[in-house]
Amino acid sequence: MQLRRGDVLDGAMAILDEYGLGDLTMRKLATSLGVQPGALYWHFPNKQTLLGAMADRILDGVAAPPTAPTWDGALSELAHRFRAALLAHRDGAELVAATYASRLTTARVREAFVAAGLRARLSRAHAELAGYALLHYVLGHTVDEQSRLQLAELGALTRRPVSPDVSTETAAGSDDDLLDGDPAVRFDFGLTLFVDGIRTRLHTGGATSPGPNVTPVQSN
Amino acid sequence: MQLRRGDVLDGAMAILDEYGLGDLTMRKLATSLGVQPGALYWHFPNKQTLLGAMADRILDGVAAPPTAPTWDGALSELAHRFRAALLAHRDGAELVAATYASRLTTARVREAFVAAGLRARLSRAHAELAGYALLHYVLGHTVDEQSRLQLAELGALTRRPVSPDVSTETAAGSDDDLLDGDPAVRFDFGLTLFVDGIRTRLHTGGATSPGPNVTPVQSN
DNA sequence: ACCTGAACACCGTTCAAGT
DNA sequence: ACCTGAACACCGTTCAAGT
Repeated sequence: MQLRRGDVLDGAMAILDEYGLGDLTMRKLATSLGVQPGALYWHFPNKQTLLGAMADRILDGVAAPPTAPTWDGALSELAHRFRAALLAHRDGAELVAATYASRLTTARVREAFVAAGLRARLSRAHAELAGYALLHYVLGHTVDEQSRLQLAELGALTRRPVSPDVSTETAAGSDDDLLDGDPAVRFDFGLTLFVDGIRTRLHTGGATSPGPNVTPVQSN
Repeated sequence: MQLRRGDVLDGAMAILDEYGLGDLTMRKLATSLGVQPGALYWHFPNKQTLLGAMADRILDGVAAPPTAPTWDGALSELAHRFRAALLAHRDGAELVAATYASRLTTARVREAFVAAGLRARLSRAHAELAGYALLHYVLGHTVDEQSRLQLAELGALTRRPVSPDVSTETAAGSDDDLLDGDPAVRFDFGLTLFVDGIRTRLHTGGATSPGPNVTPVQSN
């Protein structure tokens, strides 16, 4: 039974889900597949490429056409789908963020955002920029959400070993409870700011910096 | 002449600026300081802590009170200061993002955002969430901006070895020119979406989530 | 075509022992 | 108090040679 490229990918995803990105090494992956480390390099030229393929798999389907009838609904649907895909695998957000520079992966997701922006009758240029901004927001939020989640799980097991590498505690302490609140609420709030910002852009006709392409239209 | 904690930090920043985060190893740092690798562990318990200290240094001063007279001016000033600080060092954004989970670093910056939100007369809860969202946006944007910049520099030297780890080219290709446009413009656009979103929030009085909060209002 | 064996050139971290 | 010497337990990647 020969090793196929897909088997390597499956094995890598399994290690990711069970042990996390930090424990995903080529050597451990090889061992789990019952093969020598060098064998992997016949299927993938290097680790970075393998990680890219994993990111692609994680984001598979995220960019499918949204079903929501309104542009803002579509935008929200895509953003939620994106976040859910990242959260569906251990360190999923971190992996996608790390592999993001060599995208192709995220390009399709951004294009889906752009399409929704065009539906709102944003100019192509503005839709591009909005998609870009939205992508960054969702990714940034979710990386943070997931890392807090995993810190919390770790803390729940070992009783307050929080921030083991920091001597002085965060000076804040007062309002942390809010950040410990439902991450979905935090996510939605930021999303709403974006959507409302886009709506404003439509009504004012783009009064601000990025050029004078106007055409005001209501949001339908 | 004994090694001080500050000397280690200085040496680390020097390596970062000259060779990048990937080449910043404890062993190289030790060599550059004329010392054995083990010596570093008297000053810093581990590499992660050292990276955290570097992030703190990079962000030093970013959270200082903004001088702008209006809340939106203050928000914009802080965001620009944040971005500038990240761009001031090679891989600065990546470092801060990587070290972000064990923050304290970014906590102060977020608090500055929150203060500006309060000046806008957002509720404390909303100001917190807005600060949080803004932080993620700026960080996400700047990590991307900086990584593209460095890819471009690399490409300029070696004639089109772009995306060396990817076989099929990105399907897009059509509108890439926009993303190659002035990053400052892209940054400002996303920022404007946020600020306009906050303004909307003020005028509607906080009817949350993507509900039916329409009330078209012109922007100040 | 696909994999093994074995090496190369590294890592971060620890810790007895020195001064 | 601060550092050396030397090791431990790893990495990703390469490549002749096997089948």
